[in-house]
Amino acid sequence: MSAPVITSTLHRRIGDWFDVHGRALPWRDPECGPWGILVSEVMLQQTPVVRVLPVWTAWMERWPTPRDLASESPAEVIRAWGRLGYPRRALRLQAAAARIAGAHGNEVPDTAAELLALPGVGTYTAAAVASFAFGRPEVVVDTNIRRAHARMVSGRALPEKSLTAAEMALARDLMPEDPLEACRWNASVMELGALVCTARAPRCGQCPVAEVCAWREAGMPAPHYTPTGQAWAGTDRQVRGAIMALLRDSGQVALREITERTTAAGALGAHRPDPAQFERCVAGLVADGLASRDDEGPEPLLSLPG
DNA sequence: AAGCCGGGGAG
DNA sequence: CTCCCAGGCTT
Repeated sequence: MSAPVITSTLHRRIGDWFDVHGRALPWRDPECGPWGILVSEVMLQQTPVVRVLPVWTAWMERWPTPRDLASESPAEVIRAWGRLGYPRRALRLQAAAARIAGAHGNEVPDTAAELLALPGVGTYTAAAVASFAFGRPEVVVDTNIRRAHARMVSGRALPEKSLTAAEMALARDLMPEDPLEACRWNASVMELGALVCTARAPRCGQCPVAEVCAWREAGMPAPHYTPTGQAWAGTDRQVRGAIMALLRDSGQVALREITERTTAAGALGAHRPDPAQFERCVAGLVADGLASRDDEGPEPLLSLPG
């Protein structure tokens, strides 16, 4: 599958490009420890770099070690997560911090297998932290790398809809043998996908491997399928997000006022959820630990947990 | 394998 | 307006 001559060319060209054009992100700073890298990877799950940057900086200043985060109240953690989205990630990160503080002596574990056992850490994040924080030659495959591989090697516009065993095998074949080079390769291809080999309008004029790109060689054929985007307007995700925005802002709201206040805030656009949807979303948020319901007082209240 | 889970900026 | 972003978890 992999021709050694070709892969070494890719390694050299993309690696050299990265040394010049790679962004100086704070979690790439040599002084950023494993904890900062883990925090960044969780925040970056489905969230663009530019939005993570300010939240990560404040987060690390406030909770410089796992134990610091573990001892914080969930309400503060959720507030600090802000508008990054998927706030369950914040709770999982805190749960991971608690396990690190308790079972790992407050030190982020240095193997992919141990990392994978942490809440909120899947295949990608475990490999990324092991590689970027500890120099382990794990096969890192994210959406950027998948797209870059699909184009420059497989000659397709997009990777498969979901990560396949063939993609993982290809990624493994493309890895440099030297561990240090393998880690640099992981970061380089990811950055290439983020800055040059982008989903929408790839900047092939700036690409260090445009001359050997299989996709360009094939005439840049269109995707072999049409991506189906996730619905948003009117979904539970939108309603849940509107309720969480309300809780972050006010800390506590009367259940009776949620409909009016989310609507008034304009968070739902033209959507007018029925009472059943609000009830379902509130119950879901409580079940997820993102909100707590108090039925003790004169009227039911919803608040941030703990 | 498929569905669920936020939010916002770019095109 | 649609699309996409350093995915993970549940069923």
